[in-house]
Amino acid sequence: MTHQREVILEELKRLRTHPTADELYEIVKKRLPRISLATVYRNLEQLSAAGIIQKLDFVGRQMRYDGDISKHSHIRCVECGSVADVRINPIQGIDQAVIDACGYKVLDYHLDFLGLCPICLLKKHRDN
Amino acid sequence: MTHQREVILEELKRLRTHPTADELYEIVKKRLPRISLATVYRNLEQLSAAGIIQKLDFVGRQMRYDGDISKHSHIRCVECGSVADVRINPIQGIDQAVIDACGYKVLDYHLDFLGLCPICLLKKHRDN
DNA sequence: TCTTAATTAAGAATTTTTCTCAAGTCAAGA
DNA sequence: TCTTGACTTGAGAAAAATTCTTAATTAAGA
Ligand SMILES: [Mn+2]
Ligand SMILES: [Mn+2]
Ligand SMILES: [Zn+2]
Ligand SMILES: [Zn+2]
Repeated sequence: MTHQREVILEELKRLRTHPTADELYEIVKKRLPRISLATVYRNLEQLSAAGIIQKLDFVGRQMRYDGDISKHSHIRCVECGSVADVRINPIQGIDQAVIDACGYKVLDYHLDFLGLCPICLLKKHRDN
Repeated sequence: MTHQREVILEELKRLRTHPTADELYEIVKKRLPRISLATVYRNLEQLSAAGIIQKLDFVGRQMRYDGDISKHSHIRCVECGSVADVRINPIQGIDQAVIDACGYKVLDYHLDFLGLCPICLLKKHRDN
């Protein structure tokens, strides 16, 4: 475990914001001003391959990373772009329903949401 | 409605494969050899903004497009990469569960799967 | 038919991510 | 202590996907 990897992991675990690689790069740079973006990508890749962090490819074209590896969903606000964790119970009997519907065996699934955060919801109400 | 847009739409609707922009470009090129890739991107963007087709950003960093705009899920085979439609019933009471869990109002959700297609499943069994 | 607003092809540019490579680090063994 | 080898780094080049720019063409309506 190199110092760079340690700092990257530490900062990601501290954040609740699901940062992109370059957002995290900007944060890590405050502690390691000489670090390169490629090192951040390299270590995020390694850490997620090792199961120590999660790579999220649910929102658009840019990867996001999550220091919380527990199984959970995410919701993104369509107004302000904020991303929040959503902890809901696993869906019952989904594997069998999928087999019945298309013949594929389910290994994993992602349930992700689009919506309005409490703040943007309030703004909408006030505007109407 | 230009001829290019018509052909792009027609070919996408014909396909059941959820092609990427450049896969569709290769197909459309057979009918319109002078078309450019940017035209394909531009029209896919327009058609999906108009709600005539769907843009799928569920798998990795490359967009895929679907001529079928009915609400349905997808499953991707982790072995061969094939993508299939999955028609399952909407999840009951999910909006309330999400509000309770994080305070966001749900506008839409995506439930997508990773798994093994029947062919790759069979291969696995034979290998063991 | 004439006008104009939209669209095109081609290639340049952008954005995000990965790759290459020479140099640096460090632990184990001679 | 010196050498070796495995691993990692920073820097920049390269790759992959998508969007933008431009002058020319086309569609659609008066
Ligand atoms: Mn999370
Ligand atoms: Mn589909
Ligand atoms: Zn919001
Ligand atoms: Zn397969």
